[in-house]
Amino acid sequence: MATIYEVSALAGVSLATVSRVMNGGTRVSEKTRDKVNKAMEDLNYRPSSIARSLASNCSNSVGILVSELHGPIYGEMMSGIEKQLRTAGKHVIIAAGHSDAVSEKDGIEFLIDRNCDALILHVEAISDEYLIELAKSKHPFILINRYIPQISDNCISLNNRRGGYLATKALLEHGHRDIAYISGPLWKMDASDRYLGHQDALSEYGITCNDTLLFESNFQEEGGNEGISTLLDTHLPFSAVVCANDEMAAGAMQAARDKGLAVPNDISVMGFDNILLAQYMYPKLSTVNYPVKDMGKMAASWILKNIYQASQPEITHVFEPELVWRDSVNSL
Amino acid sequence: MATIYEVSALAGVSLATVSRVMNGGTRVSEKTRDKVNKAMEDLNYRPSSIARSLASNCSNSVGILVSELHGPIYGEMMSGIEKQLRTAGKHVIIAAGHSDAVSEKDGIEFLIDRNCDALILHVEAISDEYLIELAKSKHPFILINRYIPQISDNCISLNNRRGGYLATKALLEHGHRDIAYISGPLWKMDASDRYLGHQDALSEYGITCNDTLLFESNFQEEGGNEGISTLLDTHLPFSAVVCANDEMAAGAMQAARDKGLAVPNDISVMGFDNILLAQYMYPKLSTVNYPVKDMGKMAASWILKNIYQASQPEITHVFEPELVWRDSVNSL
DNA sequence: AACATTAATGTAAGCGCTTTCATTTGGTTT
DNA sequence: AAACCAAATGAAAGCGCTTACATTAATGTT
Repeated sequence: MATIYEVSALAGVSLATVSRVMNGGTRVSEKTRDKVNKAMEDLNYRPSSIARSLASNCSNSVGILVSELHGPIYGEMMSGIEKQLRTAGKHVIIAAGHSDAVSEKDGIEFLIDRNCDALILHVEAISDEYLIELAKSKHPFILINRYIPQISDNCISLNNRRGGYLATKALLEHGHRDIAYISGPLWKMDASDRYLGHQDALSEYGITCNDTLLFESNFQEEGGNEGISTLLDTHLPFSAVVCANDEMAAGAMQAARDKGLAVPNDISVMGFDNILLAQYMYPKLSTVNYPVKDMGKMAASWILKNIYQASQPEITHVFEPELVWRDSVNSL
Repeated sequence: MATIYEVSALAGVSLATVSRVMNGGTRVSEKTRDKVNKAMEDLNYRPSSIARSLASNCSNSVGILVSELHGPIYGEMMSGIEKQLRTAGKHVIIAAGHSDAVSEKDGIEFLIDRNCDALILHVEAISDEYLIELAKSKHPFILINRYIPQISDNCISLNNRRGGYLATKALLEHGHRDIAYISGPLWKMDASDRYLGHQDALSEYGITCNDTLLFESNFQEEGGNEGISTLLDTHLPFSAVVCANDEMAAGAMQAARDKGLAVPNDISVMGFDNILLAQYMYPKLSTVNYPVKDMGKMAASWILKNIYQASQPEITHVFEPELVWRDSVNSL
């Protein structure tokens, strides 16, 4: 592998000059620039990103921490981020936090130790305090899908509460009054916010929210499955169930059918997230759109703008959800 | 950020000694080791991975190139890889190749330039020749979901042909004789292998494979959707359709229903991959299991073993698919 | 034509580690 | 106690770049 020395020798110029033409090439005459470029090509020279990072104290890499590497949401998120960053010549280092505080801290340290210039964090278990503290350090980061008032500039989030509201409101508008709710783990902000929105809608219709119709679950298919079974076993009446994400909705639908209930005739199901498969479920799932890919892109833009001084369009910090009406809900 | 100098000063030893205790600590007396460790803690010292890489010519990072960062298959794959590698203290740099030759080459160069110690490649568009050539260079890599005889040691693949065989055979065993096939892009190895397997099964039953019942599509829901519509429009009779992956199967089911056909009564559907959602579709999808997460782990093991000299269990190069029987196929 | 400016290029000192080789230390052997 | 040897430690030269500063060349001013 050729080094900058060989290039400088072949081109008959100094190291500094070679370095200059590599980086934007200000203050270099046309003639020398050409000589150097020629030498680079002849030697098939590739600068060492490592040496570069060491000397410049900038690694051109951004660390991403997501809860999991699989799953429809994180996939879209990473996809959006990578696309944006790669175009700008930055690269991503990815780690998983597994929704566990220790593991998330590990992940953050891991990424910091890797000299990432900035971090994009999707963390759920780590405390606000820790993050507020981290914001004071010299390691820039942006939080995705989380809102902490004290560091709101570092947050890109979905208005989950409004999303929850929209979901339940749609049900109410279609005549449903007894509405069960299958939630994600309520210690997770997004889960609890969505549930708050649900309550907002109910109270708007003068319905006192009944916690007996709440099932707290795990955001996975299996959880939705369990949720329906448990709720049905209570023998409390309900004509619809809103699930805090589409995967649980899939599980719920299945469980309902296994119990001999038709969706949406016997029971309506509302999801949340609008993952790709929502439109391929049967019946097609009514849900709330979570523009996660766009949010990923936005996080990347924030980094590009604030860390790498690239010019970027206006940063949106709070995204608004939208109702997506399909076939899994009927009118009473 | 404290450097190794400060540690060495505080501990009253030389740089070399500090370096030694950092790396395994051979040839260091108990006493000095303790002194050094103490100094490190006091200073909250974190070695610079960049400087380390530059000096040692080893970055402790492995590059991963997948076609997309989203989607059920790649997610599981990355998940398996990351888990294994992270445990070993290595980190992953991820890029997307988008099933496009240029983009894939870009990605590979990108990762190489980033000084990855090794690469895990899921590439579809790049030619065998390029990869065979690459294998001669000093950049080690492992290919996942691809088999090239000349460099079989660098390959971890699924026996796709056998998978295709199993899928169609199951249909045949249940009395189906007119079987349509919705394929992925046939220029992709896995797609064509699966189709070959399909033909194997048919000929085993003395059926001449009818290309009129083949629809070549894109491995996505929408493609399955289109596939069924087109196939139905031919008015050729068929009682079952095998889809080259589960996502197309989801699309196919939907399209069939939209056309007023019941699954599996009017038409049986067989998938491939066994993604998580297959069991939550309605009806639950019969499919062929593709142990992609295990394969990801295996790829990581290969790297750990061959590049980092870690001891690892035996490497499996070819994985065998298995039929998963569920509700989307009926017996004739 | 002498001097002041500005642009182009070069010099050399790091960046924070690893690693070879030389030196010192302490323990054994005779 | 002299001689020897292995183990522990240190000195110093890189790794391949960037960058502040110094130097030289080119251009403009009066």
